[in-house]
Amino acid sequence: MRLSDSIESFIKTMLTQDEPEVELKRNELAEYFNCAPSQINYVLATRFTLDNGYVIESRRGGGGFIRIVRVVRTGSQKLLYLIHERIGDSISEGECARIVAQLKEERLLTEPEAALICAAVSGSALSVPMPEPIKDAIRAKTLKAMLTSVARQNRESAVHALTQNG
Amino acid sequence: MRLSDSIESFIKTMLTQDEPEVELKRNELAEYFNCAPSQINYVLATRFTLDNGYVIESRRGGGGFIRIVRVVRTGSQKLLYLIHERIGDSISEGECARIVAQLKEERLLTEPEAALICAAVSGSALSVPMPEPIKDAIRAKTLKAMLTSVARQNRESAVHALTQNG
DNA sequence: GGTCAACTGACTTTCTTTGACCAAAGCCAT
DNA sequence: ATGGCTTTGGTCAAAGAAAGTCAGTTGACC
Repeated sequence: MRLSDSIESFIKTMLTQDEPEVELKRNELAEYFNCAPSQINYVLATRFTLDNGYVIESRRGGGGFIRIVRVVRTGSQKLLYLIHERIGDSISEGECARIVAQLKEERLLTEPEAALICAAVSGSALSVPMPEPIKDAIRAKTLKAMLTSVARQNRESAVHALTQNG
Repeated sequence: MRLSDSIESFIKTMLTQDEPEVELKRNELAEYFNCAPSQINYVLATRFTLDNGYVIESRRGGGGFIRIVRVVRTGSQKLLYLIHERIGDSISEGECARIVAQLKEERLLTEPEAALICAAVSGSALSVPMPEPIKDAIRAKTLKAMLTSVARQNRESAVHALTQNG
């Protein structure tokens, strides 16, 4: 088991049941896990990102702390955030994959949808002689267009549910 | 007996009875068989392909691994193969739309899937300064990659049904 | 002897871990 | 208040630990 994974699950254990927020001391945690303090930052930066649904606040100096807050966003908020802020004009295949995996985890994408998106931005879909930066630009646009389609579908099905029920 | 065959059967032994999934360390396995690590990749690439009913996942870096998952292959996807031929190396947005509509009609694509595919090959996804013929080439590859993904999904959901039923 | 599958090694890419140095916040003594 | 310690946390680059890629060599079979 990787150190990072241990630290990640330790923190997530603290965050579980109806406790959406936890505060910790970087140095204490590092000592507990017998590692460099900056290791904690690494775990936060790779496992507790905004994309993953967490916000980090911290303070230095005496009585300093790191606070990890789990944030809940509705599906459409999340999609809009991704489309308009997170995904810029250019994105790599790996980064795409990470975003899609995360959305699948959060059940905002079904398995087939996720696979479809990955296929559309995969290397094989773009295996045309063309500089990499342009491929990344196409990836960004394709990903945004597809997520927009999903967002629209969600909206329509919500409307549909409403008309059904009332 | 060739090395590749030994490695292949070693892995298949681990995968046999009701264990559809195995995780291994590339370097360890290479050491065990006294061969170059890349030999493992060769075996995976030639014997554990998707067409042979396996999916490979992996992760690099400290604590890295290779995971081999057995999936069962079911009925052929002849139709999608034919579609591949019809698509060729280049296709317009309109032609894409017609094919997608037809597949939806034949219930090979769900409504959300169809919308997603149309979004991916739409003008807005490819609104990058680039000659039209190249866009059409990208469309063709993207469409094929996505349809292949759907075909694979169908196969995997059949597997899922099998495991559900015992 | 030619051809194709098997094999290898050098190089690349990705992920993790650490350590040296930096920056902010509180705590004093003046 | 304020200038200097002390106590935190932040950043970044480099080293380390896997796995991936690919071009070239070897070998087995026709």
